[in-house]
Amino acid sequence: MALHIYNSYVRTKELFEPHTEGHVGMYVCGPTVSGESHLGHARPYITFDLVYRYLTAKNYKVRYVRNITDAGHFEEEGREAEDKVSKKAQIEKMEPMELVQKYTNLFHWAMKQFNCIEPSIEPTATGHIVEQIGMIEDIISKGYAYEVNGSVYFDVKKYATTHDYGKLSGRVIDELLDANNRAEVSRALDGQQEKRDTADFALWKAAPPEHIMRWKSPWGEGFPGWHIECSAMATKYLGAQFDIHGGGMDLLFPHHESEIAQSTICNHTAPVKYWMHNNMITINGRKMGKSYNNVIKLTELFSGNHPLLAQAFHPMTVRFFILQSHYRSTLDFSSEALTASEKALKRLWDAHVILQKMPVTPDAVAQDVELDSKINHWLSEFEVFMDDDFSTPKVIANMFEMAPIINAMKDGLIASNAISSYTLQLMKDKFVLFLEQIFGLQDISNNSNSILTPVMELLLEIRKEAKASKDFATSDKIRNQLTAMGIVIKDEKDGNTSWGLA
RNA sequence: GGUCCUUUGGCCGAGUGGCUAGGCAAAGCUCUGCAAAAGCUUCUACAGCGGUUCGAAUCCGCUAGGGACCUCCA
Repeated sequence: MALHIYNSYVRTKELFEPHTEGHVGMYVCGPTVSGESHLGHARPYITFDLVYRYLTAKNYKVRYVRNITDAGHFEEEGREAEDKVSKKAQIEKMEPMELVQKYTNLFHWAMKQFNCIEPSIEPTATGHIVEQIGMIEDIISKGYAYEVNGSVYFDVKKYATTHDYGKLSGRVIDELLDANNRAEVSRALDGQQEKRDTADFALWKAAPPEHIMRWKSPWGEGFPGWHIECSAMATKYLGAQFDIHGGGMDLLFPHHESEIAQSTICNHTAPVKYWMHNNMITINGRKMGKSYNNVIKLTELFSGNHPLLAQAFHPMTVRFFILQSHYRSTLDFSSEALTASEKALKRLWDAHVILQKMPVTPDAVAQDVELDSKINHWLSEFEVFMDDDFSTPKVIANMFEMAPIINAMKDGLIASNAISSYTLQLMKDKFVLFLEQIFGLQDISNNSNSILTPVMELLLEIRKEAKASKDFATSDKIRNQLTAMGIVIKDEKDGNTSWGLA
């Protein structure tokens, strides 16, 4: 089975064939660092981290580019717009780059919490003003952009005569061009009246005098338009044609549609072979987003400090929660759903740890052939499911099929020789590969405290002695007090006692 | 208004026309001095109506609800 990816551009699953054999170029739209990341942002980064990890596991050499949008017309969260541009505000508050640095750092921190691998290149928009200006000049020289009052706009109407503008997002070009005739759509957008057509989009915006983020350009001082940075940086680092472009579904239009148009004019070829779009995380069925005022910031999620949260959630719980649904489905958030994921992950991870500790007897033959073959079947499906457009929920379901078997083997309810040594070893290897390396999950417990370990050994030794002499008052006291402190102990079937932080 | 998507058991969530996904919760049982954990068992749902088909959660139509995009938005 070979990897198939759902390509938004053709709305169907396609066999994945990279442009250059063995190599993959992947571009993912990164964060706009004018504010703190929220749960909704976590989804694309975790989704494409998974894609990156899986492609790597399939021995592709992947160049993963994810940008930082740190330029443009944006405001810091929670501040008045006019504040931002007033001179006094400039002195009192942060430098634009200071603000951008703050949220970039916070974003990187969150990605680390989620165990997302850093991209190969993380270019910033402000670091590529030169490339963006160059690209805009190129588009003008080719006759697909025009300058008005220091701003430059892309000529969508002209582009649409020879290209399929709107194909990616399913837009009908005539409707876009007619948009100015319809009251509902025409909004008080800045500079709308200077465009030749409302469907045209900005490549470069002239900066009003009070605007603090500004760069010199052939058209005067200003800042780049909203889509050109991705075209410029993707072209620079991945070439005129690359394999995968990822991002949220809400970026389909106009962002990605415009990206295609810009790059196509400059490079004489469509830039991307496979467009991948993750769906949204919702709350009560409604998209989590700034506009809806229903966001849960990642810092709030990890601390539990939000009215909608019954408790704090570990980043791995969130990661697992996201992997439990398919990336193209909406995922409805609730505190209860996350709690369910937390318990599920703990159960699965416990089984994983138990599995990895199991000794493999060399050359053991399966005594239960049926069980042995079932396990082999489940394991072989891991790749099949992943190759089918990254069906992580199905892989997880198969893992849960094996969890009771692993636990039963540990407790002696299933004989340890029921499955062959080959199968046991394979199961160990696949769990490590998929759970840790591809899903990027990590141990959620925190038992690595060096002083606590010998102390616990001592306590458990005392408790064991108390139990041996039927002094249950003492043994229960130890257990109950530890439970109250957040340390859970379990008497195992083999007479030993395990412990862990709750 | 346009374009598109969606509606699965108490909750979350997979589902490629035929064979109980899975998780969480709940109930019963087993193992434990008691717990916890674990194991076993139970809970067979696909918005409504109609159609196609030997057979539909899955395809088609209509109705109803929800949502996304059309504007910065993951």
